Amino acid sequence: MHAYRSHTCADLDKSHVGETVRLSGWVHRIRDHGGVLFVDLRDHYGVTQVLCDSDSPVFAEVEKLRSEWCIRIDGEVKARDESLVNPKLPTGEIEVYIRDMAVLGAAQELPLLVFGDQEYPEETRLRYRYLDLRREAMQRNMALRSDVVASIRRRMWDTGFREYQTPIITASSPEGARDFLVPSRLHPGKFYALPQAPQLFKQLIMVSGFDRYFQIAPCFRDEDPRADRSPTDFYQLDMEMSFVEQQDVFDTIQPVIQSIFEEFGGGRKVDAVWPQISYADAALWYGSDKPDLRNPIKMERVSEHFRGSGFAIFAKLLEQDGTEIRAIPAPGGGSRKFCDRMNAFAQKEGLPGMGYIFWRDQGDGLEAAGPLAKNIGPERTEAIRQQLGLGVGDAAFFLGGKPKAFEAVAGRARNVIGEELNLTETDRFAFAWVVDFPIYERDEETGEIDFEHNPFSMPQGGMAALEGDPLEVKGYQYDLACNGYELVSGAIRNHRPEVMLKAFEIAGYGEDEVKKRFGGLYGAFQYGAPPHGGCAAGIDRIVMLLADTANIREVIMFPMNQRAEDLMMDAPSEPMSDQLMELGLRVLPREE
RNA sequence: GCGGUUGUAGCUCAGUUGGUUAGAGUGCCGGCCUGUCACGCCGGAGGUCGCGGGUUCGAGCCCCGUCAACCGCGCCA
Repeated sequence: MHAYRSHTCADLDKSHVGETVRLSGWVHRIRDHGGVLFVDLRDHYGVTQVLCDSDSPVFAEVEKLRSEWCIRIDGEVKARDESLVNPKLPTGEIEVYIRDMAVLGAAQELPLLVFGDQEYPEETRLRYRYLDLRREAMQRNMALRSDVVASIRRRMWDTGFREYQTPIITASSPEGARDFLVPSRLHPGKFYALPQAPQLFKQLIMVSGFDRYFQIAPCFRDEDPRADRSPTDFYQLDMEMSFVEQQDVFDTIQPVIQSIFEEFGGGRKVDAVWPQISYADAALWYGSDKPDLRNPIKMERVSEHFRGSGFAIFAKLLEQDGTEIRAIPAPGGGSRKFCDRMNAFAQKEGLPGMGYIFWRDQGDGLEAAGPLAKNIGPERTEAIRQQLGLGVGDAAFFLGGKPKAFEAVAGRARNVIGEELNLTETDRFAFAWVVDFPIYERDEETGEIDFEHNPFSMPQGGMAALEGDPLEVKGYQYDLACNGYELVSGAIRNHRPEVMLKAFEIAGYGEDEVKKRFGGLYGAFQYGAPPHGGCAAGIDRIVMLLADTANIREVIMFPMNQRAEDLMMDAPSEPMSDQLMELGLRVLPREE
């Protein structure tokens, strides 16, 4: 007999009745009836009811068991009486009568319970992650994660990609985030960086002629976390292809991602048509570069209806350059209560408020209500209604100013409206490629031009485009949004040294600077670089969506908390003084 | 760095207008129970009400400060 088990806790059924078996696992629950004890024994695979009564030689020991003790039992498989079968348990037709028992690991009183679906504060869960992970939902999420990664690998290999590993201790890869630095012992005063992405290496792999590369790659960024963003490190499906244009990348990655959602989506609808929306349109229609297309609301420009109107706030606003009025149509939102609630939402988000009109049936027909309607008069109100295609019971909200200043709030308002009015479909994965990202942006404070994203994207129009207004230059750069999350980000890369230099020059980096910071890649481009492009898909986000949770830490085995600390492992922690000595480092007291 | 929410028993929470001995469920300890599967019944232990200060005859509750956690903004794809 095996030292620990002959079967798992999910294996046994009627066909094993009469056999002597050995099981190992954790005490899930105990039901003590005095003369008879029932123990739900749990392992990774399932639960089996084991029992003993005073005839068992180990009855006294079994009586002492408590939740989450790890034990091994020997016993006899018995069929349950018809009336005692537990249909909720796959092993519910049998039970195991305990003849011998060994405690493999006893447990103290628990800081959180493994059984049941009681919610616990994240601090408790992360501090005792090993207990939290025993819980059914976490076992399921982690298994899902592994299965998703396995399936992605299989699909990438089947598509002609090969997986190659790239360095972890390396030089800075400027994705735009803050680097994690690693001090060098052999070179005192110098530092390695952990890669924000394998960006530079995958491009070099293309220059080296490998044609199709992928990797399930860890990425490291020293930035503050969010619910959907892990601090410190996260995983990406990183891929790159040679001799391709943007559409080729889309055509390659869509089948992989779509199939993953079909395979693991549990029957939820997976859109097969992925519209391509320009960055500018996404901002206008959805107020976001990661729109949730399950929500049918599309915002529109309505400036003309307010120009010179009786609504002085908007009319005056429109006299300034670069201002617009935009409407968020809200079908079914036509009540003062709802409109007031949304107005309060806008105020909470830091806007002065959100004007609204709603339409109701007033006996002899349609009536537009709300302060805005009175100010601009019936004709303009009606024109707005027709433009937005609204009717009785509907509402529209209005925001004005410079788009950059209110777009993000408008986007959030669109989300809330969609959810509150039940317009946003659930049980669906809706994808959209957001394309034509601007290469450059102007820093509002310094007024200087800088890269909007990473500096490696090919500008549309090549060198000629870079001769014009930098802020007008679009890149072959794209994101994939799914249900309001950014799932994939990528680009066709700028592989031409002269275009690269020009691109950097516009952002204020001279040739020396480029050679110094990206010398490896720039040098490689001098030796026959192929046109190439690719993308990276967030593994944690994909699993998060599939697991139907809004918190990325639910799908990460050992995540950091909101302050990038690991309370269980006590990280970060102070180094030993001789470690610092060896590295030639000294910690300065923090200035307050 | 900024804003919001939260902080009461091992855990999850309640706690009225500021009022006398701070409660419940669960877990834990003890007792009873041979068919439960969220077993049931009886009893018990367990509290720096996050921390510090203030107002008050009296503070879990009000005020000020502070710490921590989460969510968001900035930041970051």
